[in-house]
Amino acid sequence: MVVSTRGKLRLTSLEALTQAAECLRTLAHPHRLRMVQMLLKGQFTVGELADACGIPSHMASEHLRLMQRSGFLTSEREGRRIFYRVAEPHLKQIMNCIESRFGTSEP
Amino acid sequence: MVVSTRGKLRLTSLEALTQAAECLRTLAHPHRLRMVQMLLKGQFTVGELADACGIPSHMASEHLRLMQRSGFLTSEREGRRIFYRVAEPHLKQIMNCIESRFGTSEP
DNA sequence: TTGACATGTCGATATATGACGATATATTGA
DNA sequence: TCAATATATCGTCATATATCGACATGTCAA
Repeated sequence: MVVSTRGKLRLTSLEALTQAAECLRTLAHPHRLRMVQMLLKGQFTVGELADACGIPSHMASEHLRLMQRSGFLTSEREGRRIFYRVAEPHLKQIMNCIESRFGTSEP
Repeated sequence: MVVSTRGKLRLTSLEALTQAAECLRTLAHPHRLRMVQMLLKGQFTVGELADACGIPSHMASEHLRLMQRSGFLTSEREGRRIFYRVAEPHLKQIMNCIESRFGTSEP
């Protein structure tokens, strides 16, 4: 038995971890990750995000709605287009971690 | 149009983001998050992790197998018990982010 | 070797999620 | 007002995932 691992542990409550798990599931999709990665650099429209993912815009819209409901994003209409932006600052840290693990393209 | 957001973007490939999404899905479960949180402080047995989550140990075993297949954990038998440990160093960063967003208990 | 304990695996079932076509809403300009 | 554009929503289907009971495997100690 390893004594050093048997001390009091500072844990997160299971309720909070349930919320955290929901947030991670919301993020856990390649197209949503790409959208977040782009939105961390500025604001984009549904159509631009859809093109970047290679999906029809109505599907991008569903992904964006999901992330907006989780509080990750906000949107603002400008004419007939809608711009999305990041609303949750912690997304930057998570994306940094993903990029350090999986890399980014040459600029 | 916001010019500052229209430059070249340093993105992660969709293939890499697909892998990243799989990793996030693997993590996206309250019991698995608790196990990872505990294992980041030391090694524990299946039974200890199961008790901490309030689940039968055969279910803890399934969660642990899932995380081991993703390369997050390794295991080592010691007598009739099996100790699990963290194998993927990036988990520390992700858990730091979750803890800073969702908090931890008083020690 | 036998029984108890710790862990792992299997098959069934319920639920969640993703993709898609069809359709709806909102905005602009002709 | 009408048509075109941009975005959002709905219903359906296929697939993925979580949970569970039952059972299997491996280890130790008597």
